[in-house]
Amino acid sequence: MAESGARARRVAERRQQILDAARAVAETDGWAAVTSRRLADAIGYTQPVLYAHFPGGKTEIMRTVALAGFTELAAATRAAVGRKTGARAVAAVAGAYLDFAAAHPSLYEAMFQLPIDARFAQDDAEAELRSAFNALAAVLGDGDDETATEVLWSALHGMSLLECAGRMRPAHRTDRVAELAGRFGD
Amino acid sequence: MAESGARARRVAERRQQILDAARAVAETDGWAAVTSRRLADAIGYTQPVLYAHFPGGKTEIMRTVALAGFTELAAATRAAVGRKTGARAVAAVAGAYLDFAAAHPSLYEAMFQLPIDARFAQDDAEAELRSAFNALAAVLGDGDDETATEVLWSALHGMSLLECAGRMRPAHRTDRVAELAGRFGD
DNA sequence: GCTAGATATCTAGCGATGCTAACCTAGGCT
DNA sequence: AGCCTAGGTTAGCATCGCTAGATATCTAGC
Repeated sequence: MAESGARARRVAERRQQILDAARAVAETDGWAAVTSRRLADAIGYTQPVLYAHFPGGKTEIMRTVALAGFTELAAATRAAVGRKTGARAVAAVAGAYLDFAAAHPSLYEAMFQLPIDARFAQDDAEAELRSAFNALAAVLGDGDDETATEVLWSALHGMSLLECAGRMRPAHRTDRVAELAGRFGD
Repeated sequence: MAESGARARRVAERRQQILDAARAVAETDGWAAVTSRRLADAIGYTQPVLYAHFPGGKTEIMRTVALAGFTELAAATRAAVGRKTGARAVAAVAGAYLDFAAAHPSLYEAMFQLPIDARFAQDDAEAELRSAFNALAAVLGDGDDETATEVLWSALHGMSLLECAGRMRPAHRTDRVAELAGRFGD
């Protein structure tokens, strides 16, 4: 049993290696390039090892990456808001949100666009998601106006995707944030 | 040469058959189920026939389906707006937009989420997209405030996806539309 | 009416994918 | 010593998108 701690740590390390590799490959070559063979190569083992760590296969790996993404996004928006309030807080959270999506497009894609969502509603991923959602709700002042929060989140989400797809004018990003802050800042 | 008209028509008909089959399969079983073999089955031919009609393969088929989607979406929003103005127009366009996405989730997915966008910026798909975009711009009154239009579109797009993913409270849809109309109806 | 060429369609198969069953091979336990 | 389990590999299955080459069918000229 004395060794089980060390073994558990090695297992956890390799789990993280797999996740890091998946994220790195996705960020450079897209999720289509995240194949089991390529991941196995990246960690120096063969494919079945992946399934030992993630029985759910590629789906579970993507899901786990996405989960970490929600935690990071929540932290980023919270940090950006700080003690700001009103329109300035909305602008800060919007800027942080859009920056996050722009900086890690493939991570953001995993969080929202990949067919991972199926089981999201039931399990712990929902907790991380709610946390990120609450970070948005906090800046809107009125504690229980979930509708406004949903609309703000929608706008940020849509804007992130459309910016990423090249369907927003890149030069006018600050204008959009200002527009958003003006319309949602109290 | 006299037959070439009839032949051309038959080719066009089968092209449409393929598109219809792709859309139907996607709508019932998702885009992952839209395989070349299944499409070939659906039209009563074998796989190579698909490539005779769509040299670009599955990608081109999805792209063409998406293109039709843009046209339909633009028509739906325009019809919903009618002669309304201000907040009522925004509410109408928002309702129509969300209805469209909810009624044809896989079509909407093809339009925005599948890796089709790559070549969108350069070719004619952009025209359909601009048309849909302009339908949104029209309801915002100020002719050249593209920033507000971008933000509204972002909100609608994000809301559609999040509703589809089950991340918005379904019962509060009309609240969200009202919220949107209130904030953008100026 | 018959043959030659074009046109339409199919058979068969390639490489790559996600995933898994079966085997091997070390190390600790009795 | 001898077994047993954990950890790893090899090899392979079914399916995917896609394509080359053979085959059938129809058209056109004599």
